[in-house]
Amino acid sequence: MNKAELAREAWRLLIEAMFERQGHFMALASESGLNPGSLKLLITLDPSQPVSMRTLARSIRCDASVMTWLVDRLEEREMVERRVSPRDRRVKAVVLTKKGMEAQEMFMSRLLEPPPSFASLTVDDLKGVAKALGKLPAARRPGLMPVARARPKRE
Amino acid sequence: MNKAELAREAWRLLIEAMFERQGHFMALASESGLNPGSLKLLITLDPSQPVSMRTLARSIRCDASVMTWLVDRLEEREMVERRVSPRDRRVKAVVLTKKGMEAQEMFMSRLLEPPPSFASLTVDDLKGVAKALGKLPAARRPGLMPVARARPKRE
DNA sequence: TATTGTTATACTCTATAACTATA
DNA sequence: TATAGTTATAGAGTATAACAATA
Repeated sequence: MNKAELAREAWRLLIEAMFERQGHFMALASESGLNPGSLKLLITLDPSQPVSMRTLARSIRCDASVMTWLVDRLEEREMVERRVSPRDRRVKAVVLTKKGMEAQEMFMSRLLEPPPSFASLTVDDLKGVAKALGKLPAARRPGLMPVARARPKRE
Repeated sequence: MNKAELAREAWRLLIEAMFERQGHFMALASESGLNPGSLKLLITLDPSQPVSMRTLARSIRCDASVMTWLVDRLEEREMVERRVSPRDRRVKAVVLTKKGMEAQEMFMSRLLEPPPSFASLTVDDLKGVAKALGKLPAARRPGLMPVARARPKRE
């Protein structure tokens, strides 16, 4: 196998592993009672600072009207609050409530639970995976998912 | 790091790598013009034999009425055909057309394209990943995705 | 005049139940 | 009577366009 074939095979195995966990993810989403979009939004929110609706809509790549709807869903559950920005009264920033932070932490933790089949891997196997994938730029992020940081100039 | 922590870290990196490819998957789906369900169905179909709607509905875990709808979408695009089973005239089996097989092959091939960032990994890195993940039960499947093979007794 | 967010509206997807045709 | 698939219908989610408030 040349390198390209090896890369393809490694990637295929990554996909298969994730595919197998599909049920776990779906169960997580369903027991949360949140729709997939709101769950993604919850995970995306920055616990350390408010983020404007517009920035969030760009992060999640949805229309502004959909963001209104998603935030409504989280607000109903008291996981977030809308705050009018004092600098620009058109802007509304979304902040996680205490309840929202707890929910975010809980979901991330469960999301990151490795599948049971990982128990069959040796420490060396796991080190091999971690060493390789740790080199990818995606791994360099300090946090978890790509949290929507507010852009420098606004909010 | 103990083994459990290592497993969690390896899994986290897997998720991050997949997450990064999200855009590629979404672009693929969107340029196909198929909805996610029909795309999944297309991938799930067995190119070598017809599979009953019921079996497919179980594979994809959707209601029979949804399967009717998904198959309608693929049929509109002439990617599949419905054939009444000669043994049991209640049963309709779905077969890929030539066009459908080509589409399936094309999507699988693009789906399995490793991300550009994999170029930064060494052959040893890739071997490490493939060796480890190759041990998982999900990897044992000969084909690609969990293709819905018709169950022994029927069809 | 441009931008942020909301509302009105319509369309797509998904789920349940009632129906048909076969067995 | 039970099963395979469809149709009817309603609901959730998503997108577009028109709108109000603010810049």
